[in-house]
Amino acid sequence: MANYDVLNDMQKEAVFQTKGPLLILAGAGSGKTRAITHRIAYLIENCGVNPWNILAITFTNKAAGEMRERVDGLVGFGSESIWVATFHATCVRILRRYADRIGYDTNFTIYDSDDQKTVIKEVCKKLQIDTKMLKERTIMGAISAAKDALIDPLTYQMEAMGDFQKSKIAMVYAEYQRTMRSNNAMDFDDLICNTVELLRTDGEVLANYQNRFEYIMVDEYQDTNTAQFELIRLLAGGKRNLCVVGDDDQSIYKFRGANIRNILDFELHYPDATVVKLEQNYRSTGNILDAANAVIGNNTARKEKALWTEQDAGEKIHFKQLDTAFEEADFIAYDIGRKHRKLGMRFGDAAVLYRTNAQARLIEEQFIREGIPYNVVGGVNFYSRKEIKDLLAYLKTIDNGRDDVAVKRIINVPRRGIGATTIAKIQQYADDEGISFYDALCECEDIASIGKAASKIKPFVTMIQVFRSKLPIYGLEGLIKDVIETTGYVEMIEAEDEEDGQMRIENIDELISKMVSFEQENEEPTLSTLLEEIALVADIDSADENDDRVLLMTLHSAKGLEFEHVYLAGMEDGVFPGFMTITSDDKTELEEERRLCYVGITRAKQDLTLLCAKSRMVRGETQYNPVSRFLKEIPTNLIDGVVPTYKNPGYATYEPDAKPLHMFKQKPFYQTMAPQPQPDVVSNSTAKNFGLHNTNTTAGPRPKASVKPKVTQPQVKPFISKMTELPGVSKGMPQGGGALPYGVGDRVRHVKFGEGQVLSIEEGNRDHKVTVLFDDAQYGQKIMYALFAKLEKI
DNA sequence: CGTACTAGTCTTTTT
DNA sequence: GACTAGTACG
Repeated sequence: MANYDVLNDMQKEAVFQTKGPLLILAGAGSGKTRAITHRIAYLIENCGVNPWNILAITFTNKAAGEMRERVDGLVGFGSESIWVATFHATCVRILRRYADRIGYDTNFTIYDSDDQKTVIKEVCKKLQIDTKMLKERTIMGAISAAKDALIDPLTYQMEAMGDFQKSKIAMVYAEYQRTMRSNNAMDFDDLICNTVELLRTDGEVLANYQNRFEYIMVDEYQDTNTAQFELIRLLAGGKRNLCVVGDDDQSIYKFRGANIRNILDFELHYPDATVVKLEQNYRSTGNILDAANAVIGNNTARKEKALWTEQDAGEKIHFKQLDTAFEEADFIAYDIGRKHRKLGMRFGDAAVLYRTNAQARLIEEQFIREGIPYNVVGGVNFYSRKEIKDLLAYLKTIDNGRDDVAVKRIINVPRRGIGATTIAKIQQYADDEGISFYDALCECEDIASIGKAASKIKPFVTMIQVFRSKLPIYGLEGLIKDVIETTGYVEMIEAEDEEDGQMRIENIDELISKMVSFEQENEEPTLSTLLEEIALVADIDSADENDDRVLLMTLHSAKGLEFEHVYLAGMEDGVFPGFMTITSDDKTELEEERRLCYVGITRAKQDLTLLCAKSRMVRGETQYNPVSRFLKEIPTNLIDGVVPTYKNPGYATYEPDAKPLHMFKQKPFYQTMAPQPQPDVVSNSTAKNFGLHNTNTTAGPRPKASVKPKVTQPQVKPFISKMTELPGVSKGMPQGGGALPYGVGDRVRHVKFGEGQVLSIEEGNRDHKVTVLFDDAQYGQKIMYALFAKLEKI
């Protein structure tokens, strides 16, 4: 039984208002997840609603998982039949069942932006559009924006009349959609708008879902775009028991189509809506909250509300300005180390937030030097790494032969001697016959122009067919291992002998683990569902909270999270708010950036440190940026250190502590470096209302080389560390045989590298790392995985 | 057909 | 400064 006494009055109002449209305006840290989960419990326990009739939609998998967990805790029985999923997962689920009604196969594949770009490129080639004049990026953005707004290719073309560039894009858009259809593939945006199309055109399907979803709840409603709005409108059209939760002040995804009007105009769309505001904050201290309120108060397009707290004012907000971005990073590392040693702070209670992913690198390097354990969230997605994408392309080809992008990706990886000309000829044949690229491969012997190359293609086709026929027998684990072995993928990496080869092999190992655990955790683990799950995961979802590590992430990634100690780095005009925002004529962009700042500040529970640097390197250029205008919007009495004021919007200089900063002691170049020209930013920014100083400097050697850590593999990927801890993984994996047929000192033979001597064997999670010194000096010493290396004892 | 080098490109966030 | 895509050459 859920206990509703833990709720405050406003939360209770939100929970007990079950009928009709309801808008919950929930400020940061106001317990909105608590309100939603209790509302679900209340529906089931007190209103006799069948869990099966409840739909809860979120944006991220993480949010969905969290909600599921908390609902499970509240609702004992039947909670598993509540439909809790992200927008995209919800649509996939619907489409897997009914996609055939809008001309797709139900086993369609999902394209990420990488695959998307490949298709766009091909389409441009076909339509003879010069991608130097009109960049793929621009086209992709335009198509995505069109889909977000539910504009189909035909309508787009009509609207583009008279506009040369837009007409070109319209042509690409139309051809792109045709290609996607014939590839039986959908991109992320398609998932949403194809579902909308399905619900709009098929009354039976619509009625089916409208009847099922008696109660619908949408989280982070301020981030919905037009297509998502329409989806919700359709689904909720029957019973109209729609509850949306959001905070217009935390709308930070305009760039991907989010329409803030959806939440601001909710009462216009649903005139009978009840509105409940949650304004009591349970997260942050008074000072932090005051700062957040002061900043966001400068926005005009917002619903009036003010967060308040019963907590004390707490510590003041710390502000520190340093000379360079390097010192900024160093200070953070030093300060976190200090708090850990002196105040017993857990590393896991601290987070460093920044505007752009590129800022992470410098901070990482300093953390390594100071020995601060950390995790970087985001950056390059695990599944978008080359080696992983290659192997996934094999799996996609096996799963859906119509996926041309996947087939073309791997047809010559590893090398099979099938080059560009052959591929072009096959494509030509496929186009002429109106069949897929893969089907054309199957008929390669009939293609006159191909000639001898057919002898190279045939084994490839046979191989794929063998994989397909063996799949039901050996399952996913067997399949991936067979693919790796048969194609010789790992040997290819070893032969390339790149510096990151080891890491790439480890990544492949992780993919295997992922597939093994997927097979164990799912009742019916099919290849399609595996690929689908992979397509819909972002890296943030795998951040592990139990790890005692400082988290490094972008402000966007931080939404929905909270930390005792928060460092906001790069508080400079030009970085945050970004250069583009400052120079843009569109004022709403600055407001969006300010909301991002509001999100950042409100992540902190008790300790917030704001940092900036007088100069930093951005894309090989040294920039001199003034203090962020957002920082100046915080009342000075809330900040310690030297503070910029409204009256004197000049440059706040901060005199570092008198003591010799310990953190510089190992960096001799600081003393020896040629003094850089330091422009007088105070006068500059006063004179030119904070204009951005983007000074090109060629002066002085760059600190970079001496900073770069020698450690080859400094990045701790949260993803991987989590994977290895997944229950059941070790069970399912071979233990490297337990006892290898060889030991340290033995002579062994490798297929490619010849004979050598085993220098050491290191026991890994699932496999042994074997170091071998090969006789052939060309190969020398190599570290390899026993599972793949297939070493023979001599 | 494959490799090695060069030139152009960077927003900014995510499913 | 770093990465990627495209091109020229072997």
